Amino acid sequence: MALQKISKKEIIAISIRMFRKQGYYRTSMADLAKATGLTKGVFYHHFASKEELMKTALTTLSAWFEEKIFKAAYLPDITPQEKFDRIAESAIKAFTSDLGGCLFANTILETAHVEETFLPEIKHFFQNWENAMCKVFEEKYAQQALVEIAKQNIADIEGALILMQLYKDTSYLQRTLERLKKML
Amino acid sequence: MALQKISKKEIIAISIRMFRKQGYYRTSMADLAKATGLTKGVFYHHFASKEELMKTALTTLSAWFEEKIFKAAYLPDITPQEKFDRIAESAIKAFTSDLGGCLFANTILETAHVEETFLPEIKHFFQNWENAMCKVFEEKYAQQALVEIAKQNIADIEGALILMQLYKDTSYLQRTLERLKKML
DNA sequence: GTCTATACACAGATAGAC
DNA sequence: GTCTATCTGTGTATAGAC
Repeated sequence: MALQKISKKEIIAISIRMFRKQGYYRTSMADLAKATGLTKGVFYHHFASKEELMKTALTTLSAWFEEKIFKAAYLPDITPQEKFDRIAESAIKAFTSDLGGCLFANTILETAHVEETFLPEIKHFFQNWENAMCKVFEEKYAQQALVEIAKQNIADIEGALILMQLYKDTSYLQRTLERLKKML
Repeated sequence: MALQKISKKEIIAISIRMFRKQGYYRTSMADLAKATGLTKGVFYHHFASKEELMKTALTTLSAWFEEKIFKAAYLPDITPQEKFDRIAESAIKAFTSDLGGCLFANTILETAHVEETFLPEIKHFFQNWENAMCKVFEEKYAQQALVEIAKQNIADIEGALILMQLYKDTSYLQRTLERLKKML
């Protein structure tokens, strides 16, 4: 009856944090076992492989972003500015914590050319984000231009996250978001 | 008297290419030996360690960017627009080849939180880039705003490179550069 | 269910023959 | 100088005792 020290959810949360900070290849199963207070044996009892764990981490985090952050784009009866602010505020928290940036972007740069394994999960995340940004900007821009605006927004934020990680300074993200808001 | 099949310069060039495409951790010395047609033994005769090789790769590439790309910012008797175009054109070539993006940005995301080892080389590259962009924009903007404009330019380009690697589509970089040129 | 022990492959790095 | 062989550590993954 499972006197479990730690839940599967918590294991995944800790894995996300480590993958985001250290990268996929540099994070070993031993690292994760130690961080969760489990043994490798128990870890492999939960996940068949490191790859499966990473996929689970990506889909879990993607669902979390959708529910906790992007969903604000679809709320009725609030202004686009208000939508933007809500998303921006929670995105700052999510991306700046531990100065880890965006797990999906980090993973693309780390693995894209070596294996296509995680591409579907990563593309799904960016598609959700893009859809949300389209919704935020839909009143202001023509349908045709929307997607491009949305992608540009996303690219600019990801770029700011790189400088954030380089200089260990979160103000790049803040300033970029302020600039993007003026497009509304 | 060295009947050398391959020069040290070529070894470094190949290493840069592999590190840029596959990442630092995912590229093994055996991979590099194979790619250069050498044995591991010979490889370690040229470089004391993988870390030293990476540092050499970063400084070599940084010097190449300075000489072949950023230098255009300091040419006399050409307009800022002309400077921008020259830099943009060669930057597109350098960043889109093999869809590998920017080795310095890739490396930051991969290693920043694990080790500070490559930070000086990477920061040096971004400083050179920033200086060049300041030079390009100096006629149009006040001294005070220059650095921020330059960093924003760099961030936006790096963001476009992430989408490029995600969607395997170089048009993001092109469009970003067109947009940035309008700031001149 | 949890832990110990370990298999197996491959990483970075080195030694020593030629 | 170049290559073969090898050392040592660590990675992912598994088997089997309790």
